[in-house]
Amino acid sequence: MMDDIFPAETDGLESRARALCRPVLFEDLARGERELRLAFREAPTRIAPTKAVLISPEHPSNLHALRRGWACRIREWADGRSAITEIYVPGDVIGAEAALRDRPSDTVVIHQPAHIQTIEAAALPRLLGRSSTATYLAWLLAEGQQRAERRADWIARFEAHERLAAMLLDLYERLRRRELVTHYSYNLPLTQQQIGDHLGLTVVHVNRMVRLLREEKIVNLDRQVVMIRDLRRLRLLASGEGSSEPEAVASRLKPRSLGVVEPARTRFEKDEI
Amino acid sequence: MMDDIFPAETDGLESRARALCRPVLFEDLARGERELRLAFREAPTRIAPTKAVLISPEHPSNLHALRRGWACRIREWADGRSAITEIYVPGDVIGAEAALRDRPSDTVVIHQPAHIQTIEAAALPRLLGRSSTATYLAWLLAEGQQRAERRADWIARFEAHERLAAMLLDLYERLRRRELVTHYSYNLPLTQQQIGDHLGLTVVHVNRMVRLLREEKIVNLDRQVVMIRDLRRLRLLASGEGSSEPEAVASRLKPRSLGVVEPARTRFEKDEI
DNA sequence: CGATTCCTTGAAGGTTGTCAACGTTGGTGG
DNA sequence: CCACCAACGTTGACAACCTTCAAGGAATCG
Repeated sequence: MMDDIFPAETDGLESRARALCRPVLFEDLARGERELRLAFREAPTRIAPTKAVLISPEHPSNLHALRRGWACRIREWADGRSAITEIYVPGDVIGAEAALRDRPSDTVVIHQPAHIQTIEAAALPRLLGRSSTATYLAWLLAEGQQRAERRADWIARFEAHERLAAMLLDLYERLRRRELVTHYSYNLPLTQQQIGDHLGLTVVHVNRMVRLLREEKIVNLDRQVVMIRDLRRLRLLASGEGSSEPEAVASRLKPRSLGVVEPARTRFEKDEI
Repeated sequence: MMDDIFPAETDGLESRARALCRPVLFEDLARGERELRLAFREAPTRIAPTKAVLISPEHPSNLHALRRGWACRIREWADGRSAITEIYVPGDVIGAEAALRDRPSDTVVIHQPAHIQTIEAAALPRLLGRSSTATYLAWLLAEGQQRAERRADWIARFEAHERLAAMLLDLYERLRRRELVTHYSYNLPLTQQQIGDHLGLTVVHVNRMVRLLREEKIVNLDRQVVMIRDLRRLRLLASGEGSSEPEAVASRLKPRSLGVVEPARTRFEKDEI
């Protein structure tokens, strides 16, 4: 297990993809996934040290499979602010978002001694020449887009403790699919500064929220070990429906945003959907 | 002009795409774009009223081309919070992110009487059967992912006035490519509440930032008209390098984030990029 | 011209950032 | 083994940014 980019239980597309994709396209996506998997299988495994730069805007990027270790995509500003745009866990494909671009838009840095397999950029045209592989790349990109949008919405509308809960739950779900969670516990090789860079918070405030979740007996985060103690309340927090404060029930009742149309009032048509 | 989803000046891929994609893939992408364009051309144009729901998580979605009018993708929470995940302007393709999914993950709402052309979901397998079309869909998705990530990073690390500047500049650039900007001015059919939902701010604070940009003579935003008065300073704000405060120069020198590795110190290899 | 939605402004309070200091951990070399 | 150092974690006090609450004015629409 974990020796392969896709978990074994489905011997094909991740069960998640199987459940989420259009049934008509399933066969095609599964074929595309097999083709990409094959291409990776032919590539030798290399070991990248911590802090190695895997992708940078200065050079066209290859496509990588992260077998072991973690990686982060980072954006930095001139004044020292920085954000972690995406977190890659073992089993992820790195570089899909830059596969079609001449230059990647930001930097990917290795976070632990990592095992990496690489498909050279030169091989891309041939791979994309098969429609199933191209469709599968589109699937990977759609997944990436959805993760990015979820993160943006968290940061836009969630409070600090909800953001942290959402992130920890999200990683829990992703790692569980890759069989990297044992007994509600997983390894998180990020510093609190880096967690802050991902959630739009400062180290200091991340630290407070970590303490809060621990005191509330929801999640223990010590050093690099995450231990989930109350999955139900974690889910509530991460979906924006829970709070550690008791009076939150009251505030939950009054809507905060009134300017947005309520859906399904003026329906467009029946079949346009 | 504007009668077509892609601007006329390149009679092919948008100049932006031409500049950004891998040269090897350009021909393929251009072909895919032509194929998609043809599919849209066969579809009749329909008119959707304001507040119509174009896509909702309850039904599989089709693929739409927005010829006139605007649309927004919206996510809402039980307690009334809401976020505008994406803003669609004339010329955009709507529904790419849900093209491969059985169910869209959120709702798309029309914002002005809009002209829309629709490719039925049933036609997707045939379209994706051509590798160039599938690759072009992947390109569209990669663009969408990058927009989502940029927005997330704005909200994570920018202050309110910078976020507003970034949004106004981004729309300016996008509309300019579609020839919808006349003399530094364009139409923005969003309420301040909706701008807030996009930027993670309240109406009240959006209003203050609008006033600030007006008082600083950077941008006028009155009713639904945006008038850019100082493009240079707008770009500075939107890139996080400017501020209306003079003492910002000092604070710009001290880094705020120290926990992130500096790139290019430990290079991985030469050819892995 | 009512009625609704949107914009605008002020005052007060809360969440989060800033600053500063200290404790802890882990690695390195004497 | 200990001293040292650098990176990371932790905490408190204070300030800033942004939100909440409230109310009135302007615009838009039927």
